[in-house]
Amino acid sequence: MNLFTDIHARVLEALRALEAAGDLPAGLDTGNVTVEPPRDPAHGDMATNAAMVLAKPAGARPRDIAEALARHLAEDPRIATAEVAGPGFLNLRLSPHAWQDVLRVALERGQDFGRSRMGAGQAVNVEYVSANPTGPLHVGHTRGAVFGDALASLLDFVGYAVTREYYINDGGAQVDTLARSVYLRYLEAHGQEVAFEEGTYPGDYLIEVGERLMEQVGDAYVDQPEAVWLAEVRTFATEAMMDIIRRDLKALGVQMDVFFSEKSLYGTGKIEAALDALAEKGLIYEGVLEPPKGKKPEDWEPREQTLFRSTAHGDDVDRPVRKSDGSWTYFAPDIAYHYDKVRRGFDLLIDVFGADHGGYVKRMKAAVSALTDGRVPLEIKLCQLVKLYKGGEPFKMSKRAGTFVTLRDVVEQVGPDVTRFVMLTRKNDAPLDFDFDKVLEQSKDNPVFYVQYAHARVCSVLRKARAAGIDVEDATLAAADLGVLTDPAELSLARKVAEWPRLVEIAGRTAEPHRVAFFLYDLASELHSLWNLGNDRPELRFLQEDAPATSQAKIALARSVTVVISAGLGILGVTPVEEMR
RNA sequence: GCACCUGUAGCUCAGCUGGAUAGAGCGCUGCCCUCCGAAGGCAGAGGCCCAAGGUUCGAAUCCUUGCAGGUGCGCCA
Repeated sequence: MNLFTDIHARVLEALRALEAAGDLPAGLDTGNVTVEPPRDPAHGDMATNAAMVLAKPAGARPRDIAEALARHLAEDPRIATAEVAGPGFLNLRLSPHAWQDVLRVALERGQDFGRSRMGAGQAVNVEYVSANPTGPLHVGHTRGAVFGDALASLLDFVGYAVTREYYINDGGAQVDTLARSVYLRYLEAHGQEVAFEEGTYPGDYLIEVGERLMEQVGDAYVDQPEAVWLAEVRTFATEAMMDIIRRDLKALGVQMDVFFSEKSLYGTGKIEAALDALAEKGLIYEGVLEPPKGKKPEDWEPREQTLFRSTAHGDDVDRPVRKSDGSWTYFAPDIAYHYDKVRRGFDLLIDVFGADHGGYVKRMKAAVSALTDGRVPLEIKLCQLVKLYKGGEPFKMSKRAGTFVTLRDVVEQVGPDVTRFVMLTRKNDAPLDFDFDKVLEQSKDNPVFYVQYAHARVCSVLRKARAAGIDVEDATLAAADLGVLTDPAELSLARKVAEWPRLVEIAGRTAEPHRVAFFLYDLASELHSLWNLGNDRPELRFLQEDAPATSQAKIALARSVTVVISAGLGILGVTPVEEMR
C-alpha cells in the first residue's frame, strides 16, 4: 500500500475521464505527471503537476485543466480538498481517515509494511566486498560491505530476487606472495628466524595461519624448495584467509549467498569462452596501445597485446586482456566472471567497488554490454573513502605505525549496529567521516542514538500501557477507532509514516540505501517532537491512563512509527533496541 | 593531457532522478523539566546552491564551457 501511488492512479483516472468527456484531447502522454508531497506542508498533503505538464500538449491553460481535475478528484472520499495554486499546481488535502487507514495497514502488515513489487521479481546479483584474500578486511572494505549488504536488502524489500556475491581474487600473483609469506610464518612457528623482504606480507595476522599450517603438515615443508609446497600452501593460505574474512563479515552481520573463486575460471576454458564470445562479435584484436598523454610511465615502450575493443561500447580506450608475455591481465578473468553471472540468468548486475576502482567502471560496463548486446545492465556503485577520527582528531591509518584499522577493530570497538548505521549516513559517492568517539555518543548529534531512542521510547510506552492493563497487541491496535487522531501534530506524524512506502521505492530505484537512514532520522525527529508536545499538552500523550480506547488509538500511531523504524533498520541491517542503556 | 566523482548556511551534509518562499544537525542567541526518561523539545539569526551561458511554464537538479578539490590512467590485482 502506497498512498501516493494510489492517488497518482486516481489522478490518471480522472484525466482519462476528462479525455472521455472531451475536456482534454485524447492520447495525452501522462508519463511526467507526478503526485508528491509538497516541500511546504502548508500547501497540503500532496501536489500534482498534471495541469502544467499537460497544458502545452493539450493546448489549454494550466489553471483550467487543474480546475476540471479538481472537480473530478473532489468526488473521491479520501480527498478532502483540491485547490489550484501557483502556476497550476493542484494541491490535495486528504481527509484524516485516509491517514488513519495507513496506520491500520502498517500495523496489520508489520515489518512488511512498505514492501513493494517494483522489482517484479527480477533476478539481481549484487557483488560486494570482493577483497583480496591476502589480508584482513579494513575500514574501506567495511563501508563497501555495509553498503552492498544494505543495498541488497533494500532491493529485496522492493521486490527483486537478490543474490549476494563475493568474488575471491585467488587467481593472481598476489596469492603466491601470500603463500610465501605464510611459509615464512610457518618456518617461524618451527623456531626459525625469518626476514620479511620486499614483496612479502609482514602482517601479524599471518602468524596464526603459519601456526595452523604447522599443525596440519608438521615439518614436511621445512627447508624444502617452493616446488614442493607452493601450490599446497597457496590453497591452504587462501582458505585460511577466507575463513578470517568470513568470520569478520559475520561479525558485521554480512551473510553472502555465493563466494565465487577467480581460480575456478582458470584451466576450465571459461576465460577462453568469454573472450571467444567477444571475438565472435569482432571485438578482440592484436594491437599496440598509445601511451597515456601527460602522465607517461617512465619505462613506456610500445608492446603488442591482445586487446578488447571496449571503445565500441563506450570506453575511452581499448583495454588489454593479455599481457605481452601471453598471460591474462586481471581484466580477462573479470570478463569471464561477469559472463558467468550473465549466464546464470541474472536480469541485472550490480558491482560495489571502492572509489579507487573508478577507472575500471567503463571497461567493465563495456564488457557486459558487449557480452549481452546491451540486454543485461551492469550498474556500478562506487564507495568513497572513509576518513577516521578519534575525538575529533584525524586518525591516520598506517601499517607501519601499527594503526592499521581493520573491520574487526571497528566492530569490536563500536559494535555492528553503530558501524552499519553510521556507514550509511552518507551517500555512497561522498567521503565519510567516522569518529570512533562521536559514533558512541548518546546525544542527538548521533543519528544512530537518535533513531534508536525514538524506538525505545515507544517500547517504553507499550510496557507502561501493558502494566496499566491496556491491550496493545498490534491486531488490537489496528482494530481500534483511530478517529480520535485528529490533532495536526498527530496527523503530521501519520503522514510521515505513510511516506515510508514511497521512500523505499525511491531508495530502491536510485540504489541509495542512505535515503532510508535519513528518512528514519526525520521520522524519529517527528516522533520526538510529538512526544515533547505531550509535556505541555497532556491530551497529546500516547498513554491516557483513564481512557483505554483513546490510548489504543494514540499508541497505534506510536507503534506504527516503530514498525517503520524496525523495517527500515532491518534494511540497514541494524537491530532496533527496546530500551537505552 | 584524459576519464570518473564532488562543489549547497561559519562547519558536517540532505534535497524525492525538473516543481512553489532551498532543508537538517553542529556551532551561535534566547526560551521550555514537582517531566510519559529534558539522553529531549521550541524559537531566532545565518544562502550569489562554485562561475558564466543554454534548454522551458519552472533549474541546486538537465546540457555546454570554465574554476576548485578528490580518485584513477598498458605487463598491480
